[in-house]
Amino acid sequence: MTSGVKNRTRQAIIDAAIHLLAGNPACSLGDIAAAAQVGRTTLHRYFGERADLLAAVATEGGERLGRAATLADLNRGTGAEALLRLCREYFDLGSLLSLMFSGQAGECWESQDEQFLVGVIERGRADGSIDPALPPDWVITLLWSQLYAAWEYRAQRPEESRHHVLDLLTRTLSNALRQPPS
Amino acid sequence: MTSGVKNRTRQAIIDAAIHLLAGNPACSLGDIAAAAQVGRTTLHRYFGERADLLAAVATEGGERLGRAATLADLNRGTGAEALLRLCREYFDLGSLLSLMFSGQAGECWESQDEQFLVGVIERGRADGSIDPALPPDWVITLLWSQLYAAWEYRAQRPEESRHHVLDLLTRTLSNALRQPPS
DNA sequence: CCGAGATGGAACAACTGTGTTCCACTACGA
DNA sequence: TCGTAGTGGAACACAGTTGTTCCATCTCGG
Repeated sequence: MTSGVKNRTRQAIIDAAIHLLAGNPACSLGDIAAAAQVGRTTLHRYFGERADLLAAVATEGGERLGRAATLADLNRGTGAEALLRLCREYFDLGSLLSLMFSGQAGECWESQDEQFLVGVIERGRADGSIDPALPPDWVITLLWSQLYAAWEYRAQRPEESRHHVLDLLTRTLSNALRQPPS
Repeated sequence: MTSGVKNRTRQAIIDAAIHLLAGNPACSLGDIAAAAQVGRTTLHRYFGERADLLAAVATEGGERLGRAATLADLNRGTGAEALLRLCREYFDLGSLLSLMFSGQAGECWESQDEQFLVGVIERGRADGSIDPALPPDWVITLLWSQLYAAWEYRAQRPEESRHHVLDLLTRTLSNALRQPPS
């Protein structure tokens, strides 16, 4: 399979790009090629110019986000439950979170996928699992910011178990969305 | 007053740097100079090299954070109340939030000022206003991420009143920190 | 073994950002 | 009016990134 090698190389470059761009959106193509254990010439063979690579990264990110949303089975349970399941799936996307959150390569997915999120949140506002005083857009912003916070928190504390951080994230996010008792 | 002019120019450069660096940490000195309505030569006269400007921005940021903390009168009320007051003060720091949150120039303040935050949070955990299950470090991360979220939310919606966004922020943050009823 | 596909390295020109020097201009007080 | 502090622009050398070309190497299947 000749195209098998090509796909593997292409994927290695994209993976390296995701990790490096997450840490430094202005990192050089040489750094990305090195991280992918690939010559800079080869990188340019696959992605003519920087913008092409960024576009491929954005596409890859969009696909991963889509798969996570599918896994989350958003139609089940209350709106808040669905949102928390999605949050768990997103959490495992790792450094892709930084990339999406900083919005460097995230313009591609937002326009489409943000809409289904609004739907889930509206459902939660209707069934009482999400405080109706919170606009859906604000809930989305909150979701992303807490996801990024959890990712950062975990990245700086290797001794913390993934499960513990995920538990903190779930607890604070579900609390934040709940209707106040007053 | 000969130094009055110099101070004004210096401050204009730092202000411009804060705003531009918040949007793009890799922006050029030429852009900053243009935003400050100052020649690139003048910018280099005040800050020999890029690192000098970044250091000045970090210092300025540290001072503004310190003033905000003073205004928040952190010894008054429960830990959660004090934290929310601090949050309101921080909210008005504007684009400085992005800069501190992204941590590009924020290494300077963190080591010192993060400690008093831990103290306030510990107080809240002791007096029951903050869920003791949340580690202080996580609360700090949460505080910053929600502040940044609110700032982003507001920046993208000029029609929203400052008060309304601040209200959303206060509501979700105080909810997130509260002990769950179960 | 051989040839095609895939790669890596060297070298190159173009561009951008940086830091510096030099000179002309403006404003303001003595 | 003159001198000085503050400034802006032009020009320069330097470094890093980018995109390109050319050639050598490697690794397969036939």
